[in-house]
Amino acid sequence: MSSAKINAAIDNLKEAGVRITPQRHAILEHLIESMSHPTADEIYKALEGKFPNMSVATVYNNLRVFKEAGLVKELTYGDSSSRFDCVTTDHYHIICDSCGKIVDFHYPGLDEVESLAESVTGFEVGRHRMEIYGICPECKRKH
Amino acid sequence: MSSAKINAAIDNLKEAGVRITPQRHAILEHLIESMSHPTADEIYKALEGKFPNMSVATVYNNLRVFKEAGLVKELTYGDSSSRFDCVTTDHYHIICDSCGKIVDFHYPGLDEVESLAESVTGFEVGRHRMEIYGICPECKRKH
DNA sequence: TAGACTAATTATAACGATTATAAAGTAATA
DNA sequence: TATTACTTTATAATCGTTATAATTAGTCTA
Repeated sequence: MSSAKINAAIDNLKEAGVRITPQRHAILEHLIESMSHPTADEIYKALEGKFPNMSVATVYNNLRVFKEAGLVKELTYGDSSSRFDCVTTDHYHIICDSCGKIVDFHYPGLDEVESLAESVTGFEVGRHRMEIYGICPECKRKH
Repeated sequence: MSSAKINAAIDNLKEAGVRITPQRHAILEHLIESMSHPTADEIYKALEGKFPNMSVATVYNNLRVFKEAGLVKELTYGDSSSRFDCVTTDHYHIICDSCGKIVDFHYPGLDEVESLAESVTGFEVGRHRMEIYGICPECKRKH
């Protein structure tokens, strides 16, 4: 049930002292239930039925709020706009070069790479990012 | 000697049927010799002494030409502008969260991750990207 | 509950990176 | 030399995102 996730996220925000406005609730709900990795504009469009007067700025503002609360991650790829991903469990993304679809997959982590980089460069390592690019099954079939 | 690298790159372009204009030569030279990962605008500014009339569009156009020839890679991070990296040997980047510095480091490759992702998702995997983020030694000292 | 304070939303303008366009210049080829 | 294709330039347009100011809504305290 995704409503449990939503409630957990909301509790999380409340504890951080963030007010739960109708807009925030809707954005969060959309992020959790859509199971996709929408752009700010996609969220804006998806909610304009419910909130005809909502401003794009509200979407961006609140995505930032969620990011700061650690609930949402911003995915930045080359072109065009950022996509936003609900942080649930650790996972990586594989992205279709042809249609842009993003699919989650799990992998034990790359601690080894991090520690090698740390010793070679002298950096204090905080995190890493990794994505894989390829062609998804649907696009392969269409080819 | 970096002039050897430049010549190799130029031969590469010529074979691909790309004309070597003074601007292209200068952009390529700057990319190879600067040893950094400049933005389009940094390249533009670095060359405005030599080419007072060069247009930003020229920089962007030629970076695209170099990319298509496989000589240059575009690095896209979250905010602000893309950075451009001469493709020499395979390497990854570690990026300082505090000052933005980018340092190269080598790692044997992540074939294992690619093949796991392939089998789990059904994608035909083409490539991956990975970066590590942390604090560089200089910024640690300043702290 | 009224009044005061704070935070959130809206509407709009501004910004910055990148791309498109059209005109002018340059090189290559016949 | 004439023709053609390619490059560069200058400029305007586009698009995602952020800043601003005004309005609205929530929260708190007396």
